[in-house]
Amino acid sequence: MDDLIPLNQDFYDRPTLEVAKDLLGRLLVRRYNDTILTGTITETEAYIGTGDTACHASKGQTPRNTVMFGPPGYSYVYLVYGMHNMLNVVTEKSGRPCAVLVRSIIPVSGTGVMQRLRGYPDKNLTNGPARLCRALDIDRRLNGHNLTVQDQLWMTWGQNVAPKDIFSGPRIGIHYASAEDQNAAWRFWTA
DNA sequence: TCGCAGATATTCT
DNA sequence: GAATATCTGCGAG
Repeated sequence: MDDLIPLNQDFYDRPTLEVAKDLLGRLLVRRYNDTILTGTITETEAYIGTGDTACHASKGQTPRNTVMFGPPGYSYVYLVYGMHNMLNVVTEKSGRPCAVLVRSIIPVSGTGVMQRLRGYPDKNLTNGPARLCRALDIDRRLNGHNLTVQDQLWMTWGQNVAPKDIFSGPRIGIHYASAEDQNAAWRFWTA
């Protein structure tokens, strides 16, 4: 585990769109009991501040989204549709409620444990924001977790992705947002 | 392929 | 008290 050095706070303390793109290819690391589960991040979405009507913080600070208003490098985990956990990482300085949603990863190690947690063989194991949370046993207990230390959950360097391999498009599942925000190409993925 | 039910924390009125 | 949600799995066609 010595080579799984966490990305430091400076990584997250940058413009959200920049962090969203830079997270592609990074390794998501989860300590599950004595097992280390890892996966390469392949898809992210940026949620940027109170001016973004798709962002939970657009209506101001609430108990749920408080962690987004805090310092960068922390996790924002919440429940939607009564059953699905979502994993986000907080970006930018305190007072700026920005985050990057991790939508999809490719399993690297601990695949067997992920399959057991998912309850399915290996089809669509971690290619969806709620699916990867279930495969990695991520729920609201990890809300506000410090991602810059080797504790329960963190990110490490992984590999760089060439700019030509990064694609972008509109975000998913935000029909409640303004038309302008729905069209913003703030989702990023790599093949 | 497509449409919808599902289960509940959180927010709004 | 009512409405809504950064989705997924399943069953019908």
